[in-house]
Amino acid sequence: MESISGIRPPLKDPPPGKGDIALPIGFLLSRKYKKPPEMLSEEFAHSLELSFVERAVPEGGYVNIFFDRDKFLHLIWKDTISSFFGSDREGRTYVIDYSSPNIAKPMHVGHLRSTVIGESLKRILSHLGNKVIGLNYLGDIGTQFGSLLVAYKRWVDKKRLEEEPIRELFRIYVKFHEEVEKDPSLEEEARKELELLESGDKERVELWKRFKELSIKGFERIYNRLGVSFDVVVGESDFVERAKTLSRELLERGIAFIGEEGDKKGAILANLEDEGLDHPVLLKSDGTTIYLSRDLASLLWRAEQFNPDVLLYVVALEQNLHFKQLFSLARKLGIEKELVHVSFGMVHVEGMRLSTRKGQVLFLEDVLDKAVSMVGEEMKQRGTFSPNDAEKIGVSALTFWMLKTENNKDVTFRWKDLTSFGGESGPYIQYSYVRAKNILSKTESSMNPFTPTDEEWNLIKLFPFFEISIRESARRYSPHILARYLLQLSTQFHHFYDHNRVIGDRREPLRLWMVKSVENILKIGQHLLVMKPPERM
RNA sequence: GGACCCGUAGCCCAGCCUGGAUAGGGCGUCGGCCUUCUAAGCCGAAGGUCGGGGGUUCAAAUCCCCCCGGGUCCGCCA
Repeated sequence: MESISGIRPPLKDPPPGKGDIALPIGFLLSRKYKKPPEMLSEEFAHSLELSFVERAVPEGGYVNIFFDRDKFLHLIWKDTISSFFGSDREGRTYVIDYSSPNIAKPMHVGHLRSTVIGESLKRILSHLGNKVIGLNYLGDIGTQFGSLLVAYKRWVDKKRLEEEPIRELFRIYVKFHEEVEKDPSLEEEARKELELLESGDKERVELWKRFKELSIKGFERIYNRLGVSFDVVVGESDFVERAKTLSRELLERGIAFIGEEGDKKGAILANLEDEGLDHPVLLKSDGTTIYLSRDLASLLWRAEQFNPDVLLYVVALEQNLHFKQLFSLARKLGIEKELVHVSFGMVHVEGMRLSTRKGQVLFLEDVLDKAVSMVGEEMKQRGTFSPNDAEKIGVSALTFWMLKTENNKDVTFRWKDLTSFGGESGPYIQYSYVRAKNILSKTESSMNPFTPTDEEWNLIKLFPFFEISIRESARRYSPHILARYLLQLSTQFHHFYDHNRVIGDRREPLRLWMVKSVENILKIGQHLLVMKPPERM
């Protein structure tokens, strides 16, 4: 279309009976050539010659395209049942920073969003033929360790720490904040502990390392259940030294300055006023680093280490300003990579005011367990129960729920939504997948093309949009586009399934190919959305 | 004071980037469909001033400006 008209028209759904694809191309061309849209769409329709287009009918500013169903079928016949369907060879290198939890704090439903969006983007970009490095950047530095050291000495239950490390660390963390209310001197004690830790006190460093190990162990448990894995795991603490030298370098190059009067006296501040980004602190007046300088050091390291074309940060929208400042500094240092903050909105929990300090969190593990057990109940009633499939369906229900909404929108977690497995849900997609699989398991017949009927065609013509939605998800760094496509395909398949017989029908050879295509698309699609295809349900 | 995000049916959301034909789904409500490949499904009905007002355009949910509502950030925390 582009080569004929010189522009790239959007693909629209025409009204029923008016073809397969509608192009508002007359309107678009009329802007350029200042002629009436009707005339231009007529010209375009006549000049359009593509093997799989049967006819192109101009109508007003539109051109309605009718496909030649046989040729179209021939064109896609092999692709849609290939495990490479929707893939490409883009060949760029990406580093994606995602999940990135804080050590010694539990993962709750909020952290899940970064984890799932990041993992999904990693899979999508890989499928498109890119080299993708998934990076988990642990928050292993900060004031919480002072409080934690105090809390550890006073209240830790060592047995529970072994069994449930994250929960126990969290329990004493919350305990600290309760006790501090009664005894403010604990705050001072925590500050001293932190100082000792940072000055390299052996006992405290050992404990810190242990907290870190235990936390990672706890996180791994969840990552394993979700099927999430990282290529690189680093901590903020790895970039402290470089952050210091970097801050001084910025100072020498005139990008930063030393605070003189006022409350920031003696600190090294970046000068970003030319971009309206204020002058954030790089190095505190006591010479210690801060997240911005560490993030900058880490960014430079990523650029050197992996030489990527694009650096992605899947981090909450609230940190928008931070990333503007970070990217601006990177540019001033001559980094010319594409830098993208893939932001996402907050996750609220119905009926809960989330506060880590007060212990008000919804543990990810509890959410997963509950979803899995709800699924199990349903399966038992149907007589299809297996622990494996219940786990897959429950976990996928959660990941799909996270991905079906556009990144930037806030979402509210409701048990009701997650445990009603109908409608726009993971199980809805998986159910159509299982139905397709089930048909395929019952026959050995071969696949052969027939000219599709309208009913068949309505499903078939959705197949190529799989590729398009994967590309769109990648372009916009938002998996929801693919999620919506899978819902649409599932709906159409359920409809087809309920109205047409496959096995034993005289059109079985074509229909088997359709079912196989649906099964294949849904299998790849589930993988790209961090879902796990079940066997039965 | 400055900046960012969101506002589409009772509730949740897609469509906005890239303007085009009567604005699409899901939940919930009401009514139908299991002697045939799994009813976590399917079919139908009711439900909309696209937050408001200007502007640009042959054409605005979509682009621009102003306003209103909700959320967030602007710390020697991350």
